[in-house]
Amino acid sequence: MTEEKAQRHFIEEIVDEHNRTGRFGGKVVTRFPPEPNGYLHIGHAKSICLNYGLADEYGGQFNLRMDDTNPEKEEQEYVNSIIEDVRWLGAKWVGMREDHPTAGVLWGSNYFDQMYAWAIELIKKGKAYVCDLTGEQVSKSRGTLTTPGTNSPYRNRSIDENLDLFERMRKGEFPDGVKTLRAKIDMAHPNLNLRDPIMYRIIHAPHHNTGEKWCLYPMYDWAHGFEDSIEGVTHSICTLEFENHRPLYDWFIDSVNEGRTDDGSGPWGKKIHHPQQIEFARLNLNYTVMSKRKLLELVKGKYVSGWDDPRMPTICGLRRRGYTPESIRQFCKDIGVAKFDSVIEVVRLENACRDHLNRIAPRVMAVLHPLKLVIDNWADGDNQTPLPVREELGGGSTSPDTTPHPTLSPEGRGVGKETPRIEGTGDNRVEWLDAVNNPEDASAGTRKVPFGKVLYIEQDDFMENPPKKYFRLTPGAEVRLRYAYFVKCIGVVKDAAGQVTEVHCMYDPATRGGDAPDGRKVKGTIHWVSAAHAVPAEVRLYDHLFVNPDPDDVPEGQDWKSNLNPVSLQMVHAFVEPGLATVPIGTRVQFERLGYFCVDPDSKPKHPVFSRTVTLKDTWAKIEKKA
RNA sequence: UGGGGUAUAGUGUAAUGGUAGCACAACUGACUCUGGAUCAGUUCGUCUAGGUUCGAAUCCUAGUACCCCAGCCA
Repeated sequence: MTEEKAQRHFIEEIVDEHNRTGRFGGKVVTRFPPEPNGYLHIGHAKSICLNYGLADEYGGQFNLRMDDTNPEKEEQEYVNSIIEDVRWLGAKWVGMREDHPTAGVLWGSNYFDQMYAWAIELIKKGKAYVCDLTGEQVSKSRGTLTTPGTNSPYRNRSIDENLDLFERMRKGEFPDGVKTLRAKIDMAHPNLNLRDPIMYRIIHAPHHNTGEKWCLYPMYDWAHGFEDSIEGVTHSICTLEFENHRPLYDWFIDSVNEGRTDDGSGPWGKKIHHPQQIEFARLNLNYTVMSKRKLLELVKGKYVSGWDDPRMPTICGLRRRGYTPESIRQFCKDIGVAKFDSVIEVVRLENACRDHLNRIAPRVMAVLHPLKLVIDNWADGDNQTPLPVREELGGGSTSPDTTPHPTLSPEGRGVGKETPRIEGTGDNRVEWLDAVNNPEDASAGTRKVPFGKVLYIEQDDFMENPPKKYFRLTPGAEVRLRYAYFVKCIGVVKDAAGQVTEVHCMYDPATRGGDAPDGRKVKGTIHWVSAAHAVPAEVRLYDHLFVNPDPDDVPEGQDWKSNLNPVSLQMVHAFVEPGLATVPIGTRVQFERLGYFCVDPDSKPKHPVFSRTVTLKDTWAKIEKKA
């Protein structure tokens, strides 16, 4: 057997190479280092899946580390949401525990003491100095992309003076902004990041983790490599915009290591671990925005209901929308990892979701835009209907409100096809028919759904003057009511405006269950809900947040928000089958022929609220569009 | 105009001097008690121009396009 060689992305190849050469002794340690200043989004999911996936694949370790070096921007609320989201996605970090949310979570701020000691070492080595330039002066002296910068007048302070000043900075003797510690590299370097970058700035602000201990906070470039080094991270994976920072990442670690030795002999001690930074292209999706700034603007400006608005590309938004972690992981796997700055089509995400939900979501019937359907000859069925031969299983209450939904409560599963339960006679007769819970999963069993004289069907499923290829209900035509009977339309009732308000049908009692004994076929099958048993539900239909695949593509002088989709949320009052009256928040179902829906946290008992996760593929809509 | 990156079908992503493959989308058809799912098939591509070579997406030369960098943000 020749086995297909699994496609490996460029980072896996780098890791393979390191393992071949023994660069890290065969170890693989990765990390996800969010700054707790915002909610995680689908782009972060790509990074989490990449980092955790690599650790998992190579039998290595994965760390979750808060990169909390700026107390002015970071908040506990964000810390909590990040931890929850990473957990929900299914990544497992070292020391993770079910009963303790923060167990094992690492904090960049826990390494402040060590970083401070290394800063002093750099000062002693003549590689760092305290600078008194103001922010504006620093900016000016940095030069431009094409012209070199100029040296700070404080660049050549003595080591002793620097040591003294830095110590006093730490002690809080200076107000914010008046002094910084800078690396002494090269003010004429073509890479602006190496023009004496700032290592520490003074911020008198309490830190969510270290409290009042520090008024001196490290900059990203100074801190990040050491956070990785201390944790033994082997592959420090980040996005493309940090490529320009890699020389600095390496410079700081090399500078600490200068004069150090492998065995720790000598004045500076033992060399510290030097991870490899690798950059990949961040995820971009069309029809949405991904930058923290814009997401925050959407929330603050009330364009959405919050970070977890189901239209948001945030993890919590997707969760509320009904996405499964499995589908998000599959999506991240599907799109690959590369250095090309690409834009993925959202349909890829939606597809991954449909794919998973198709396999696991119980089917139920719901009518979003109700049209009354009346079966004129319903009472005829009294004579043909054999009396129930046995009592229903369980036998208890027949009230639809208290009948548990078989698909959602395991004890009701696997009932199988039996004689339908029949209640009442004449026009009031109700038959409880068998419906399959999931054709993709036989173990999901069946459930009973009430059927009677008056039903609701979807407005779209009836047309008085149908176009070609329309094979739903039309005058004179026969269709199947799913799992129930064949019905033929014999007339309509209209209101003053000429709108059809009722469809009248004759049914064929012999087709109970949905099959005709004479073998005749119908072209269409439509879904329905018994009017007498229908549970009113609020259903929120979501669409893309933006009308333009590229939200930033706007006419001169216009803001990206002008591309916001005015109908990204449509609320409808729907009717759902009785088993859905009380169903736990977060439950995912398929409304047959419509799409996948998720029970929203706004639901109240007997007043469910559903969010549409994603529609089913709709080839009829496509045909209509072409016409 | 400095530096750092990246270019393969509509969108992504492989091929590491030897038949340009895969997924999604699109389009046909089959099947179907969801116009869903499933199955079968079709269309479509190496940024440009030269060069090396029996042979180039891959190597060389010269261009072009796009992304990132001038925070005491990360």
